Amino acid sequence: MDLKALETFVWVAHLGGFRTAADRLNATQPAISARIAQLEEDLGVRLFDRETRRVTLTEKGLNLLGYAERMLALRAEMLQAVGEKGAVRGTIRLGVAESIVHTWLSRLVERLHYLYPAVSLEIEVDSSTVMREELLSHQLDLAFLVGPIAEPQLKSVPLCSYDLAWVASPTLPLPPEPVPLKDLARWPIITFSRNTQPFGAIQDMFVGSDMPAVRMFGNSSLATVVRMTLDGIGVSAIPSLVIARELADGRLKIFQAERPLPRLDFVAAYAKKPDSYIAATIATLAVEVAGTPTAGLLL
Amino acid sequence: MDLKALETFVWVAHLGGFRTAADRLNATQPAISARIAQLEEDLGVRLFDRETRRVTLTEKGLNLLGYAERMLALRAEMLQAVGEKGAVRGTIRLGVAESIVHTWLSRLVERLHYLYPAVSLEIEVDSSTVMREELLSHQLDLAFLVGPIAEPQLKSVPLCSYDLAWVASPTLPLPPEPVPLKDLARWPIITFSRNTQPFGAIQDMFVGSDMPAVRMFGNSSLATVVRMTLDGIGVSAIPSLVIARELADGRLKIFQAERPLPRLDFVAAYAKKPDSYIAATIATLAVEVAGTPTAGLLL
DNA sequence: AGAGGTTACGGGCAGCGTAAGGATC
DNA sequence: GATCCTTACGCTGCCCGTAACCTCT
Repeated sequence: MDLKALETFVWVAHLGGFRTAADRLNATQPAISARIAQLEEDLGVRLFDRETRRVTLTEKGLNLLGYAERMLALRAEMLQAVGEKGAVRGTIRLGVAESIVHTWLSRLVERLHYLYPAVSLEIEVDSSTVMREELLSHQLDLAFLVGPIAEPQLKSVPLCSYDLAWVASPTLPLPPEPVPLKDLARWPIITFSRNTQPFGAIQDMFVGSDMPAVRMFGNSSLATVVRMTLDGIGVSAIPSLVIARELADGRLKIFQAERPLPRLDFVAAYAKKPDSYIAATIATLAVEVAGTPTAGLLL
Repeated sequence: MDLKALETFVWVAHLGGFRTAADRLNATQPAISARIAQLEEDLGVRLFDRETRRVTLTEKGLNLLGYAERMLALRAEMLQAVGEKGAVRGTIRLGVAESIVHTWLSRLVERLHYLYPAVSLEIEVDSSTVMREELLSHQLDLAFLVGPIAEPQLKSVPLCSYDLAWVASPTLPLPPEPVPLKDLARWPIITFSRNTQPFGAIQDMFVGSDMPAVRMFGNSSLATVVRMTLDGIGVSAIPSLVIARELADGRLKIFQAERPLPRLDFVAAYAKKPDSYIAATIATLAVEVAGTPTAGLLL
């Protein structure tokens, strides 16, 4: 009955399957099978009901889950308290909103690697909506995304707040005064993909029978949004910080519109429960790093 | 960084040496060396200062000790809560006063083996004084001895209270009325060895200038005391319960003396700290078993 | 010399991955 | 047939015990 078995058990319980747990733990599925079988034999108790499409905890298993999580948490705490930094080991699956990638993510990674050389990251860039789901299903350990976080299973700390600006290439004939929505709608509006907060907010601006049809170009790649805006394909709504360089050398300019854009409040979020000690540490680190101003997007 | 390493660490810390820990854990000394070395490497921290005659905890080591003990306690609790009885595994070093051996110990062992088949015992019969020391130095996990226990590091629960009786062979010319101490001193008094409570109590009876010299035959083996008493070598002071059979068939008889003998209050005692879960369980079991009346000494 | 920890080395076993085998939809 | 867990099997690597070595009293 060693800790690896307990860790495996916790992941199987959370993910609801041996296969997914195997992926998560970088092992093969039979290995997970064997570990659980061993644990069940050691305890003399069946921990999972193997149903056709998923496994579910038995009563005993549910009972064990609490102990196992406390145990893993205690181990993590111990490592942080007693071990040197290099003793903190593991792989963290980190989800990041692209705006963060273009501002301070690399500085965080650098700093993390310096402080905790034995911690590795698996970084996934996705929309906040998707990442929120993935946090809940334990596919991600930690995510930097647009808040606020309503889910009670998740813990979140504020990271940074970026203003969203109307941006266009200077080649577009835009007046110095705030542009009415009707005029704005002459151009496609390029921004984050559908199912994101800014996309929705802009779409809402144009709801109403007297409103013109607006062409929205949702794009999952912020770099592409910038590229398209530089090329004069349309106007865009993106955080001004990620285009600091383009604004400085005049390749892009900010303009005002009839309706201002909402701010983007980024938070670090992670599941409250398991061995989230490392995740919490990285979140703290991210708060520090995100507080420091940064240079803009490097294209 | 597995639990075996932590357990080893805890024992080395408590016993103050690799060699003694090796004995305690049924392993060789190099194995202990290796486990500690591995643990130190994992944590990147030196845990023990190797001094010439003993090892002592470093500051980090002391820090770790708390975590390690909590961890082991949590594991033990988990096993009891979740596992079936057979999952409770381990070897307990049990110290027992001989009176207990002759009354209910075998019933306890039987019952323990029935309830927890994977728990094995190393039983040591010794005097309460010695066992108290051994509890404090963690050489014993649990002991059934004459209380009360004053040491705050030890936890104790009352087990049973036996009256000590003046006993002699019927061949000895003893009057039916209480025997004055002066007359009693004609015979050697056979009882538990020196450094026991009854021995001291009897010795104290004969303190005083007007008191006769008394010959006391301290004996570490209760069975021998009984044998010698049967053979009419002297009178003895032993728990009446252990000679129930001899009393019943008339080979021994109880007589009254000028001074009554103190009772013997037995308790189960164990160290409060480490993974004393099994010890506590056995103590509870012992309370049950000791409550049931028993047949006497089998010679 | 003896007690106690470390280093060297060989063997046994646990745990892993690959691959094949059910079961269920 | 697809999905998911289990079983079979060979291999690797870890951990242990034996034995020799080192150090301090």
